[in-house]
Amino acid sequence: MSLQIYNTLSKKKEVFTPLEEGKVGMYCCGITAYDECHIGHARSAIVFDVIYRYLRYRGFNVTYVKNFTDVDDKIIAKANAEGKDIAEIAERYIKEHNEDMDALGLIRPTVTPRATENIKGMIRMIARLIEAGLAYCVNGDVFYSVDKFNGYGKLSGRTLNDMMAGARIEVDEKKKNPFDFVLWKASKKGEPWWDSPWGRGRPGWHIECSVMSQRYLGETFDIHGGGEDLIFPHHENEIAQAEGATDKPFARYWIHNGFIKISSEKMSKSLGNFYTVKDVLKKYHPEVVRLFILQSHYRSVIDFSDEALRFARGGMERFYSTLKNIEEMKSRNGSFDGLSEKNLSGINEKYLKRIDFLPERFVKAMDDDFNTARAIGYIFDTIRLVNAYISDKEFIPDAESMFVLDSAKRYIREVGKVLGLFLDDPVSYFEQDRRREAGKRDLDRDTIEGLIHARNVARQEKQWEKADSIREELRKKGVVLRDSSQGTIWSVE
RNA sequence: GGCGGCAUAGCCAAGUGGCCAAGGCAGCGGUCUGCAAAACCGUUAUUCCCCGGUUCGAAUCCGGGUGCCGCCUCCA
Repeated sequence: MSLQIYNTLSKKKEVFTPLEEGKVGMYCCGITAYDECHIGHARSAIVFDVIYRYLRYRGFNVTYVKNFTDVDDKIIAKANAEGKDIAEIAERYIKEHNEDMDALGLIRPTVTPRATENIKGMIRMIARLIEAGLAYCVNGDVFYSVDKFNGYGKLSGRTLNDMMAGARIEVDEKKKNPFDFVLWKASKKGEPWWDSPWGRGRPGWHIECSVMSQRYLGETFDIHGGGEDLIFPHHENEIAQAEGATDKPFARYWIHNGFIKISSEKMSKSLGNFYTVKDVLKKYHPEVVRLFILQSHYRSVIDFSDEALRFARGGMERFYSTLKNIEEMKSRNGSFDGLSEKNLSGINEKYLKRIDFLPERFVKAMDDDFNTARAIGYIFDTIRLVNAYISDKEFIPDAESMFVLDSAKRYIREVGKVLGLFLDDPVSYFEQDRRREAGKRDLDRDTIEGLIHARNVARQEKQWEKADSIREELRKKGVVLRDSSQGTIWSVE
């Protein structure tokens, strides 16, 4: 079995072979720190977090680099508007970003370099590009000469001629070709600047990623990723810069995640239809967001809505209630020390044999271009199997069956960890869920629990009508009850 | 105008040449339950946007059409 990755560069799935055995270098374009993270950033971050986790699960030693763009037009604009320094603005949004990503349960990348810490490296690369005849300086601005680099367009699958045909880019008199892009910008009044051989200025956007990725991962490295919108021009330009400067291949596998749409429309600031990570996390558990995202393939476009998240929440409930059930049965039914798969009998053996397939099937799905949707389908299969086992007439809660349930739990947790799912304690999961949902509907916990108590008193006295009317009253508020031998549990629909 | 993607049940969504087209949600019938809920069992696409073609065989490959979307400007 081998991992296959869809490579944007070849437009095909390819067997993944790292440059150096057992090691992977991966770079992802991070954020420009000028505003809060939205759900689109979350998708990209979660997708690459899962890729990172999976590569590690498969035994690779991964160096994961994700940058912060901390000098840019939008940051400057915001800094000027607020009368603050760009560093202060960048710092604020980097902090916000880290809070959001931590809340979403992302593993921090190995290195998170910032553009302003790498100005020297950028100047060196630009100088090399000028030497190589691939860039030119006009009045303090330096441009990359796209028609001097003959692989230009190879990532996005277009040629300069194609692009000329419908070009609707503004013509800059200083550029030799309208697609030439800026490597170094002469700074205007009120803008931050650094000294360079071409005068005071600041870097263009694309150069930082070529420089920082190579700094930490080498001139040629394994994986480069980002949102699909970055394919052109950003990643195309990164290739032109890096390969132009070193004459060596740049990233070997290019991975791009699909976009999030809102009601079938592109999510964008200008349409005003975006959701911030913070807003979404107020309403849903972070793993619900993850499940929603990972239930579709990472390259497909997904439609974000409250309804979609509610469906994901329903799925999450199924996972956690089975996990909770397992924990409860185990705590009531003692230990299973000394047991192994070999000394099981009857249905215990039969079910465990089928539950055993999970890790293997999981790897098979994930090896196929990180097919998290299929992998999650397999976890659902396992959940159903566990529930069927517990409901089986022959099921006896003894040491053998506890061993089976514990194995099931371990498998689910093992593969869940790779997806960043099921990491919470089930009791805590439901507690948080109740709190969030009750908050949304403005329900008071004490009132609910008081009514549940009154109903249980009525039930003990077999006053079924009274008990049912209380339940109906709660139901109207969206509260659903579940009676069991352990007591009554409530949740919000 | 150029380049690219997608179209699978009521909804979401896997599947890229061959067992009954995964899985989730919703629905229906049943088991369980005082009644429910949850869970379990059964059931829900003779068919994968349309029309041709290749093949013993296609949702899957090829050609044409229709519809939706993205990129070509900052964008995850």
